[in-house]
Amino acid sequence: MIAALVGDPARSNMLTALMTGRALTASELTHQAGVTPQTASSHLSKLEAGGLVEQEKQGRHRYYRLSDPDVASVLEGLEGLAARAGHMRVRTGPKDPALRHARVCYDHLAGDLGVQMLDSMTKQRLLRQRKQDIELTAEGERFLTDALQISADALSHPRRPLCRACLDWSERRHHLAGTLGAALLNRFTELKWAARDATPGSRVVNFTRHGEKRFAALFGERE
Amino acid sequence: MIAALVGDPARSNMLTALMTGRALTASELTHQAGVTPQTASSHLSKLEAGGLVEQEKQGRHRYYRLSDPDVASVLEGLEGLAARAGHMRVRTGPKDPALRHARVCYDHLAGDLGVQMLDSMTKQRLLRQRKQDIELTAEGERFLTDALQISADALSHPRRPLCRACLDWSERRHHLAGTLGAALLNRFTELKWAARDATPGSRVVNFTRHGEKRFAALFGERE
DNA sequence: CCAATGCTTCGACCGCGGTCGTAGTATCGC
DNA sequence: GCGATACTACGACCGCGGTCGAAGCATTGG
Repeated sequence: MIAALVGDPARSNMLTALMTGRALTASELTHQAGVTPQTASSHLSKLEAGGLVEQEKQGRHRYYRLSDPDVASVLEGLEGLAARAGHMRVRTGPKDPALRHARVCYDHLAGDLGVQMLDSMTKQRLLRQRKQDIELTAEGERFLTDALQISADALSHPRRPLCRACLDWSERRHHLAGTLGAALLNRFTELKWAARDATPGSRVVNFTRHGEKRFAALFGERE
Repeated sequence: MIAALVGDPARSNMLTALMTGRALTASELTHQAGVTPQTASSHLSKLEAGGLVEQEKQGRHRYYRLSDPDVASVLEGLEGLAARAGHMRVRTGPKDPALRHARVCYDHLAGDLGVQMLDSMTKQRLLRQRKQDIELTAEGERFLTDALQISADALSHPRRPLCRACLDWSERRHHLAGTLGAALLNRFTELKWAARDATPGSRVVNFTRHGEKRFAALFGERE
């Protein structure tokens, strides 16, 4: 009984929060639902069992997203029906300052620019992205050598993949992790395009004006 | 919370039964839901309050239908989601013999031919049908006089409307009632196009071969 | 290695809502 | 008018499922 899953207020709140298309952690969904973590966990496993959401482990976090655009459209339809009957719902706003723009995620670039980079590389066919797995194309290897003097051979690691899709905290979309992701951020700092913020616990990455320009030249949005 | 309405098994069964687009009586929906009439009545009023179904009184029956094609499509979508998760549902079959073809409803024609007649008359702009209300057009008045020697003036009645939409039991769509509906059936019998079945309690109306042909000439399906 | 964080599992509580029995209203057939 | 049928209204029961506390497991960071 799928509708019963959506029918519960707590679960409905969670699903509504996920309607943005972003992935949210269990904690955030807990907050959205206004219940304790135990209760939220129960709800989330039910939603997952019902095929409405999917889970992605990320360290000690668990990110949830709607498992399908179709799910979103059905939920949209239900909200439409509710609208005529006189009900309504609210939306939650955004969050933080400008570390959404660029920051480190472990050792690689995250934030707006991180997501933008992965998107651009995929669009330029430097990477081939199949669901969770990402692989470097021959074209991509050439690009790395020519534009950034990065040798793909040197990036092989016994226990760590070359490329990996990593869920972005602020954008709630994937950015590039793995040894390649780390190498890219490292190269950016070497080239003085960017540097980690000086303040102690900060994850912010500050791009220089020159760096931002060069980055845009390689990974900027094209139409 | 619309989804909660759909979430209950009894209500879900009712809604599924209504997915055919036909209107069903409270009793039939009761049977579909597998609960007592009291329970079913409660469910139906909730569904109506939620704007999912509409009610139409018909003598001592109450016919329910989905209030909107949109409702049907949302339900369809929910069933689609359920299908992937491994669930499924069944369908109920048709019902009776050939009195679905033509029978009396009080004093007017019902069944397949009754519905067909109203459809055809509306399509020919002899009637103007606005939701529940039906009115005879000038063109319709002419048609009645010319083709069937029926004078619309003679049909006015102090307490009964000339035209009325009546919900068809077998087709679950409207057919034509009111003094006009009665006059038409009466004229058909006068013309020996049709006659009520001889067997005592029967509601069947038997059309002669000739009558069926003439009827089709006036109200047959055109593309 | 230890403490902290993020999340899940288990178990118990409890209230909402579905259920039905009884009773009441409306309509039809006679 | 009468009884029968179709349905609704009220009230009480009770079980399912949402809820949270306590405890457990996994991961991170030091």
